[in-house]
Amino acid sequence: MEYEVRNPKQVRAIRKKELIIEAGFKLICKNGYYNTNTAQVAKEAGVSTGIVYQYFKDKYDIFMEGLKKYGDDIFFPMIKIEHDNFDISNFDIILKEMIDKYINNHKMSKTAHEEITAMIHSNHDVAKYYYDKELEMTKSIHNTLLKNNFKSKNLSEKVHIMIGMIDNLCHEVVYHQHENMNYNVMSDIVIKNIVDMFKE
Amino acid sequence: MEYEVRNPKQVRAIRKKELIIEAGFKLICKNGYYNTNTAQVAKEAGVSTGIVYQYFKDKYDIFMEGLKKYGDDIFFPMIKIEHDNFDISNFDIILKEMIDKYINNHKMSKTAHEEITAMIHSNHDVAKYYYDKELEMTKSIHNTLLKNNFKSKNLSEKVHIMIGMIDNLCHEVVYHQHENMNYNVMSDIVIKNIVDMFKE
Amino acid sequence: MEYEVRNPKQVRAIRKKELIIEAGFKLICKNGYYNTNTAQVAKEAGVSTGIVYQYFKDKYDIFMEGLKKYGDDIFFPMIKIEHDNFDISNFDIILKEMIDKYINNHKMSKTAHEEITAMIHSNHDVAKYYYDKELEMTKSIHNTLLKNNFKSKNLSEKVHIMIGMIDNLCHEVVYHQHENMNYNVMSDIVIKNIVDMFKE
Amino acid sequence: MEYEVRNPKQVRAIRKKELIIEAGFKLICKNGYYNTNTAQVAKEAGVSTGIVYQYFKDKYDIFMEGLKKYGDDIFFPMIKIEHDNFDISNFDIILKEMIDKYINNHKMSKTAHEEITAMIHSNHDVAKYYYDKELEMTKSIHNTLLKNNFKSKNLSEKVHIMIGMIDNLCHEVVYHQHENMNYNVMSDIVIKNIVDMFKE
DNA sequence: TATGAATGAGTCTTCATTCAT
DNA sequence: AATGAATGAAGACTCATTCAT
Repeated sequence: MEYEVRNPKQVRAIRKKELIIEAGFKLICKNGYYNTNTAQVAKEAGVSTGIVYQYFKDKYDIFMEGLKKYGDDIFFPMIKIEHDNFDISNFDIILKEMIDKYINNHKMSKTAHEEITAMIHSNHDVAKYYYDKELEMTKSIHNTLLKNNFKSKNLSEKVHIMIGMIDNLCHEVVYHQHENMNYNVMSDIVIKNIVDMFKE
Repeated sequence: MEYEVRNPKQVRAIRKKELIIEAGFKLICKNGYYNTNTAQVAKEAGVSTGIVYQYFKDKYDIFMEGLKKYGDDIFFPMIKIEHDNFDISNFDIILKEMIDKYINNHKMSKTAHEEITAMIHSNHDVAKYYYDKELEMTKSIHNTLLKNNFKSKNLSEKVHIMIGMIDNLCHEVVYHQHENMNYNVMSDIVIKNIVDMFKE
Repeated sequence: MEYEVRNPKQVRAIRKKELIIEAGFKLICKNGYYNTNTAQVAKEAGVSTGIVYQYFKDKYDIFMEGLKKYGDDIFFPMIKIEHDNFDISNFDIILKEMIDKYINNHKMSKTAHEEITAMIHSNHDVAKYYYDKELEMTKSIHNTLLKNNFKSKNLSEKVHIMIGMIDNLCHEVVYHQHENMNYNVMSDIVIKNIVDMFKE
Repeated sequence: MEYEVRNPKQVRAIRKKELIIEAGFKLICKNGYYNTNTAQVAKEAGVSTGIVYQYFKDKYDIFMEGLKKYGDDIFFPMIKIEHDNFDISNFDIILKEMIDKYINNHKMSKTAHEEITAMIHSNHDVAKYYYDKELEMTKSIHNTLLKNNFKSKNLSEKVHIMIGMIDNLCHEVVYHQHENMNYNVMSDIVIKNIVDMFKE
């Protein structure tokens, strides 16, 4: 209570900033960066166009803040998974779980994934953000595996490969229902592949 | 409005159309679609802005024609590789070759790869183009493997997974020299992984 | 694209919108629709080009709003004339009055009349606007005549013919000083003609 | 024969010029001056764009030549009517004939009438052409009436008024099927009106 | 004469950003 | 802090006219 009373303006301001980030990021994820203009963002956020520039340097800044805030949830839901007490013998179950979670996540924000991926490939900052996160995730998984007594050589590299495979798989499942392609089979193969890789 | 997009018959005209595609595609690949304007394209091609619209419906059309013309070479150099007389025992050599070729290719058109990949993820037509081509390549490789007596089950799925892995690997090598990551090792792992997959 | 045409609430904004309509309509009436560009309109109104598109969908919209605002005064000044206590015996005096008013009006906005008439004949919306107004005027005059005990048959048709005759006459007087043509005489003939028509 | 042999080029050239006039005038009459471009005209005429400027100063010139060539048929079909042996007693029959012919004519080239009328009101040259022709027709009719022993005073003025009335009537009939308006009645009134006018 | 490719000024329109209130 | 009106540079696209062949 006292908290809010003490600095009501700032609290409201923070809330407003959040509102703009949310609105801006949402619209950009939905329609793309170049198909979203600041007027729309302001309207969606329920604020004036002018105020936007009191909180953000420019349109780009809004997106980047949104990315920092929501990017993890969209792209790296696994990063928060903490698994203990597993070993190579039940690793396939863990993987299945990860994949399901990841696919679900993709499905919930189809266009967001695509639009941001587009920016990863066309904008240096976004790319850097993404690859740093990916590295972080790689390390985190690496450590988890170590903690769980994975002894395989070249763990880093393998984790990297693993992430890529899961990524590809999920993208396939969510976006390209190629007829003639059995995704359950594909998933099984990928999992087996990964498990085998870590057995070496 | 009523002007038809011309289908040039004269040699000079054809050459000019090529010039524009070349210039436009090059600039877009270098700087991105939204950072390239028609004036720049015209200038780069050494023509007037007006002529551009006699050969192309709009800026987008230039890009799409460029994609159709150069896309294969950039994204699917492997599509043209014809390999015979190999079997599972020397498949690793073939793979190494493919990977090297692919990496080289990536290196030669770093930004092109990235900008087009960006569009794959944000534009429906480009996505369609890409995935159709990918499917075509999958089938082609599939057939090659059949011809060379690969008996593995679920070949389609495996080929798909293989392509994804190679793609990831090459992208990694070309764009993200993550320190602490040994790409030779990574490459070896990927190759072994693929070979093992087809042995099943 | 997503910008909505603003409906200005603030007084200043309303004034500015009026300014633009006024400037745009004036220029178009003076030089013609196709010989007027938005930059000129903005300049004449003393605003930037951008603001024009916050108040109007496009150039055409400016003209149409101008037409709605000023059209009546230019084309249908008679619409507001309310005459009582006349009958067929002094109808000629009323007619003379109408004609004079109409001619004066024409003279005050010569080019406006012409440019708008041009658009009536080449643009569907403008035509519709004009003919609807004309019909409205026809009905209004019809009613006035009824109220003043005109018993002539086929009143509607006669009113229509009357309006046409007055229109022609005025146009003649204002635009085509044909030598050898006595406009006073012409006016007298027209008036007599009309009066006789209603006597039947 | 010798005719053509002697100067084949010129004959062909004349034919080509006619082709362009025909095509240009037709398109402009159909779609409007500003909605017709020279490329369309050339295509419609089956010639190259370049050649157009060998025969015509500019686009405007094409239209004006078309107007001179076809304008009469469209706007002044009556001008060619030669009537003898009529007098005030059977003048109504003549008028009916004229009106029918005029209406038919209007109907055959609805858009042409409108588009050209638009230009009459927005272009000085076209206006001049039209009013000169109108005057000529007035005089011609005037003379015809004199020849047929019409003794009415102020003949010129009356003829002018008459033409205007017929014009209005026909325009009404062709373009504005106002419900609630009986055009046969209207026509009868107009004819009676005119006849009465000349009786004075 | 004829072609049709080429020009480039001109037009409408958008929108990130700033400013007056 | 907040509003939303205002700016103006920039971009896509058109088309009458000219030019190289």
